[in-house]
Amino acid sequence: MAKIEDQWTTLVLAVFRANGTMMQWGDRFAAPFGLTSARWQMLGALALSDRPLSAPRIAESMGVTRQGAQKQLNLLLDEKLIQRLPNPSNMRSPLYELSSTGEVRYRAIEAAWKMHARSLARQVKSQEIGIANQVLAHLASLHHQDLEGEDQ
Amino acid sequence: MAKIEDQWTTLVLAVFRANGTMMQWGDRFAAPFGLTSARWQMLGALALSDRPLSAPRIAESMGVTRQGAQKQLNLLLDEKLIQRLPNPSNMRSPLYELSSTGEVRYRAIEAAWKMHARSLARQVKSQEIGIANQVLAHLASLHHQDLEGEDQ
DNA sequence: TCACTATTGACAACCGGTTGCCTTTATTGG
DNA sequence: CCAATAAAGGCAACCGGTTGTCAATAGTGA
Repeated sequence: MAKIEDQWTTLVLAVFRANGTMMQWGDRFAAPFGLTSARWQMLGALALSDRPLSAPRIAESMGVTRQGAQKQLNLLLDEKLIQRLPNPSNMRSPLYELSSTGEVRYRAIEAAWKMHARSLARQVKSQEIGIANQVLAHLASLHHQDLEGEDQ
Repeated sequence: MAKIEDQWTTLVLAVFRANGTMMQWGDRFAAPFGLTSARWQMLGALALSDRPLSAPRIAESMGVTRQGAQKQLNLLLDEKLIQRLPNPSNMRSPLYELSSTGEVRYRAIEAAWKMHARSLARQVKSQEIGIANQVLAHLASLHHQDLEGEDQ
């Protein structure tokens, strides 16, 4: 890997490829639980929050658009995996939380994932994952800044 | 970051987020060149190959499905950025290469990207990018194996 | 040679995300 | 208090990818 800028090119392509692979893998992993990658991720966002969230808040925390998050939320509602709560501070914008079915479902897939993650952990040094995390966060934040400046 | 398996969870989420950010950023970056992230990437695959490739080969090299690659190829053909060549070894499956317009277009965006990448290079240690690349490649390859075993 | 299988392209449906537009409700400043 | 603005939901169109199916061509092994 001669030129430094080529390393970045490689990194971006690696991100694209890893994303594709993980989505595909995630869909298969989640299928036995009646979930897809996207729904799993959305349940995770709700499960990890300490309190119910409104759709725009969830979108923000996941780094997707309001409409994108809403789409999944509506689907998860249809499947009774999440439920609405009245929002005391905004009548029009309900809060969302896992239903009891959703909690059971999420805990099951979470347990399975943790087992898998532990087996991954044996194959790559913890320190290196940490560095990869830092670099990716840096990559996203550098380019996210660019976007903020332009839009709206 | 206490548990080792949580690091992997973070990494996967970081990949998803970086992917979203980079696609969005790439679309804006490529727009002045009359390209999108996807078309840019596809032109790149052709430009970097030492010889014309058939659609299934391109798909393979990019890690997407045959149909997905074909879709973009057909669009790039419509825009006259690439051209077909008869494939001596398979009558039904033409080879694709950049047209002269496509070459000019690609060289222009490539030059702009390299400038950007050099400015990124000043912000993260080369060694760390290398580690991130390794980890991501490892992540993708571990899960890609899983997929291979199952499908077809 | 000829049947069987693999490869390929075309087409359509779907998935998850985006953008854009419109309407409704909250919020805020004068 | 009320007008202007911001926040939120709903809807539709699109983008880039997937899967699945079909028909046609290549490649193959008996």
